[in-house]
Amino acid sequence: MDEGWLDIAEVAQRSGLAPSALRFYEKKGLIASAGRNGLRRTYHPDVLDRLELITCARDAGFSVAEIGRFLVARPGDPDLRARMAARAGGLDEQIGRLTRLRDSLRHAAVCDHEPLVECPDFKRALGNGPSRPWPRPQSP
Amino acid sequence: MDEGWLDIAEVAQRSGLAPSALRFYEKKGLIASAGRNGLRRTYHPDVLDRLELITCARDAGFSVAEIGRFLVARPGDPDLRARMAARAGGLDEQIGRLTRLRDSLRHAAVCDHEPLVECPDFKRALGNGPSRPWPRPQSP
DNA sequence: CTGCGACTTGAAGCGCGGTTCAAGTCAAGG
DNA sequence: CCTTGACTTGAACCGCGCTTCAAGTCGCAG
Repeated sequence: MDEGWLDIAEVAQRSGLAPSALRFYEKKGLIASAGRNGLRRTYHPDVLDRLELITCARDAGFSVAEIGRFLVARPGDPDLRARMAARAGGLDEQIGRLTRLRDSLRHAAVCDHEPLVECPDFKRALGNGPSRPWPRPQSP
Repeated sequence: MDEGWLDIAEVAQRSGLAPSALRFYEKKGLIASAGRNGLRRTYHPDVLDRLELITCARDAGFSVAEIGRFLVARPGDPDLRARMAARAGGLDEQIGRLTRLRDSLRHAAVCDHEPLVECPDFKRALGNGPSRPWPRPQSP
């Protein structure tokens, strides 16, 4: 009847994730299958958006467990909100560092300094961030 | 005589890394101790800069092995240069995604939508990037 | 000389994020 | 009905990035 459902192979292909990863995320509560056709998982197309979000967050360094917590977030959870805000701040710093690293790397790719890592331009680009030696996030 | 050398504990403290991590990096060729005082490693202060670079690259998602390759880079290695340039491009995309994620997260921290992840503002912020569904880097 | 304690080593262990495997189940096609 | 083959499961396994451990070695204070 309804042709709107996706099976796991299709979700895998469209999301770029392995089927095993999808089952893994399901077990961890990050996604849910809409139902079953026999034994087979059946997905609502919206799961693709969710997977995109998940992948994005993973790339940003969030753990699967933490993403799980965010995904069930409801407005009345001040703790979670605080953590989100903190994370946003952390992302800000990370973006800054990545930007500097990118610039250094771009330079390195065309620089002729002997050991590349000793190039002053390269080092300067890395060093010009927050003057403190970084508040390392460590384990959340 | 020379007071310029640091011992492992001092490097650990100043860099924010565990001594075990420093030995690990040394084993992997990312850093070198300047010499020994008896059995004990003795570090040149420059190692701190290098560690900062290493930490930065790690945060950016580079593997220890890859950082090792970059650290011994010499100008006459076109393959490596190409990889560096490619990585710089990858970082660019990552920076974009992180920026969007940060904005979404900031919004989420003050948004009143019922399941927070369903907030249209939140989703819009995430979705407005490159229209393609992302070229996933996979394993380098 | 005798602790003491901070270092040394290699090997083993751990948590994370999946992947792979063996064995089983189901739906559809012939 | 019987095969095929894509799915299902739980459990085992993997690579990475360290950390921890056991056992040993050194420098220095007393």
